[in-house]
Amino acid sequence: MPRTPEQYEQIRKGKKLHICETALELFAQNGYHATPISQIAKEANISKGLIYNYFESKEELLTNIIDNGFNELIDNFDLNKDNILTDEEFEFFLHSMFKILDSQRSFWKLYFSLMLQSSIAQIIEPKVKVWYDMLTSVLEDFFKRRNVKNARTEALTFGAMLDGLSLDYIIYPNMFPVDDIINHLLEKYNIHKKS
Amino acid sequence: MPRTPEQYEQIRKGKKLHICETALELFAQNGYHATPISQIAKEANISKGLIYNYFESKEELLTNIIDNGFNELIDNFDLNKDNILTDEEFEFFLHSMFKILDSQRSFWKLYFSLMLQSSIAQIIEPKVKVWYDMLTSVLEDFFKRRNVKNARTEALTFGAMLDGLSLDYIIYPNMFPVDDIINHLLEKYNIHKKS
Amino acid sequence: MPRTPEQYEQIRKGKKLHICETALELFAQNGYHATPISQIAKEANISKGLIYNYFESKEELLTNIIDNGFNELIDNFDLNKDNILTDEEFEFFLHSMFKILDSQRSFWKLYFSLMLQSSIAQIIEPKVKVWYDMLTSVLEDFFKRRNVKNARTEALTFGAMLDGLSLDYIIYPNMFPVDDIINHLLEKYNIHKKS
Amino acid sequence: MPRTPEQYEQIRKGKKLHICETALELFAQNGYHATPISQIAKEANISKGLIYNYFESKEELLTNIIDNGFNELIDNFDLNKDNILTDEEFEFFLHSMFKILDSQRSFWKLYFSLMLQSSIAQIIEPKVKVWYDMLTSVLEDFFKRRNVKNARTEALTFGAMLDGLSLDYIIYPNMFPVDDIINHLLEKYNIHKKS
DNA sequence: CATGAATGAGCATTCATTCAT
DNA sequence: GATGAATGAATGCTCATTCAT
Repeated sequence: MPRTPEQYEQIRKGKKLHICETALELFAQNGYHATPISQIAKEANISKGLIYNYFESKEELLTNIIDNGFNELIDNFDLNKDNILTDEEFEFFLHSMFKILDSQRSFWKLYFSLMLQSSIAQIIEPKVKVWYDMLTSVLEDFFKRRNVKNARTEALTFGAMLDGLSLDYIIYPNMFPVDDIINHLLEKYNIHKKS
Repeated sequence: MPRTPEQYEQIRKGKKLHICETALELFAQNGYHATPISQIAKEANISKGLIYNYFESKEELLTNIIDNGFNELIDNFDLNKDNILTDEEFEFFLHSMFKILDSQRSFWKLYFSLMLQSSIAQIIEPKVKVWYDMLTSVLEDFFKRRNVKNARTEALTFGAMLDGLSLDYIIYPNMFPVDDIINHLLEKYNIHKKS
Repeated sequence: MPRTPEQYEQIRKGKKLHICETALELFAQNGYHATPISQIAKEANISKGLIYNYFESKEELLTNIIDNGFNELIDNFDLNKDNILTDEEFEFFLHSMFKILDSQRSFWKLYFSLMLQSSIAQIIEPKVKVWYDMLTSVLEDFFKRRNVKNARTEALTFGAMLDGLSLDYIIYPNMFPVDDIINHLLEKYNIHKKS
Repeated sequence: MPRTPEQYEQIRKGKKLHICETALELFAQNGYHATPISQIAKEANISKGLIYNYFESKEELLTNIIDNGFNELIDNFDLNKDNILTDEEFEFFLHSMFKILDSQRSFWKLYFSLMLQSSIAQIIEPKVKVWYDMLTSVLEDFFKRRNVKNARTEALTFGAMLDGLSLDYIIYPNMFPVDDIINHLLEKYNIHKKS
């Protein structure tokens, strides 16, 4: 009994995802250039050739991974859609961030390492811009509403700090007291804990 | 008659530096793994073979570059030797940091990208540790003297922010209002400008 | 639909053998170090890269060849399994030896040349030892049974002579009257011809 | 006070010999192709360039070494010039052979390994031929005078045995009871010991 | 005579990609 | 869809040789 076209589609999707996940882990661990297709195939328990059945090239595989990562980010990073950050949401926002870093640690490791290579950075540039602009505007707006003077500079500084926290948390996850730091930030910015 | 040993030493030193500088630019721009030795040679206007007259391997070239970078950092990042940060020095410290990022932009780009690849991170680990420990202890001490509670957490947060600022400044140097940010930080931490 | 594993296995076996045979000829003719992989590939009408699909390295290719050679030797050099040499078998033994030298000329040329390079000799040492010990013990036993005094020394001398004959026969096959020499040896050692 | 032309010549000769000796050791140990000029220079405590002051190429260095070796051989292997081997001289001949193998071990190791590479064998062919012809004719003559029938075959066999003994002695000098073997040969060929 | 910096062809090896099955 | 044999361009590295000093 042959499968229906839908079933085939399902299988394709599942397999494609599996390849992406495997590749992401390896790219994140060893770097994009240092990871051969053959290793991805071996780790994913499929043949080298099959990867080219799903992706045109190694680079297309990479962009697919990046796309997936950003999509997942957008899905999970729900700012209430109106993109306005209330005080309660600010706390949630911070927790969210570290939770996403946890669940997407490999993605973010890869993301940072790609951003540092001009030759590749352009590949992911568009996706990054969307995210970056949204984040800074949300933060700037947040600080404005709190009457912080130089809200723009504060937003930039705060954004940079988030970058730094992310980076440190990704590289040294175990040396990083996440909860202490979140509380510290809430206090620093005079935000009263919800819970 | 052959050149004197001193002359040879001079030639070697100059050429070695030239190779390091060229390689650093390329490693920073495209990444260590994505930069072939042949490209370094071409850019430096020398033959491939000559590089191996100065370095045992591509990896040794890399570690040499890292060593140079950290040595230059230590030389320029003078904290008054006592490693105690006064208020005046704090301002100087921030300016120092951005000045060094400016003069060593490629080095820091390379540094961050290496830190993100487990397979390479260990190569530079020892050098990094020395620097990292010094920095956090100086900062922790600074905050303690200012009676900040949770000086340790504050130091971690502040350190992360410096990381983030550095990263953003390295990736998007032109979108980054350095002076505004420095002033913002000085105000934020209640430090009165010297000048 | 892909080939069955058996078909792949068949292809691999055949190709692997073909590479070994080609490489053996070239190694024997020009020496291991003087034979580039590229030449082997060209001679075997395959690409350089393919060789590395079958062998991890040039050295592994060499050891494979050596293993094959010794296995073939053991297979063909049947001493009646009891390892006792009767007079009839002695004659057969000599004929055997030259026949094997004929069919494995390249192998033995390679064997001798490897034995003369300390840096490589160790690679083949284990295989050699097995063969060498078997040969000397069989010969010593043979001479003992014939009441030759100093059977050990006689075995050593005789073994050396076989080495010398082999070497000369390999280097100058056409200048070497094999049958005359065999007869001469049989007479010398008082062995009555079977036929 | 400048040196006289003769003194310069003397220095040149000495240095040339020193290079040859160093190269011979290395060629013998690791093989001609596996020994880089740079290693010879380092071992001889001179610069790479200097070697090309004395020899046109690596190959010319090799032929020089071979020539030296054969010349030394001819010098030391005194057969009383008439090239006739008496019984007394036969014993001396055997001792001589092993003594020369001892003093020229590296040379003979190199010699055998070169003989096994067609591409190089031709370089040394002429020298070898002279020696080989002399040896076989002396031996054939010796056996003829002793009324050995098939003196030619006996000479070939004996020559092969000498080759084999030499080879074994060179490769495994310590496992080889030279004196026992010489005595054994003398007895075997019915030659009464002088001493 | 002597040095060692410099070259460039060549080597072993890797790897993205193709393709017959 | 799935396999892995096969390719060939590219990579890191070596080494005989040249040459300015």
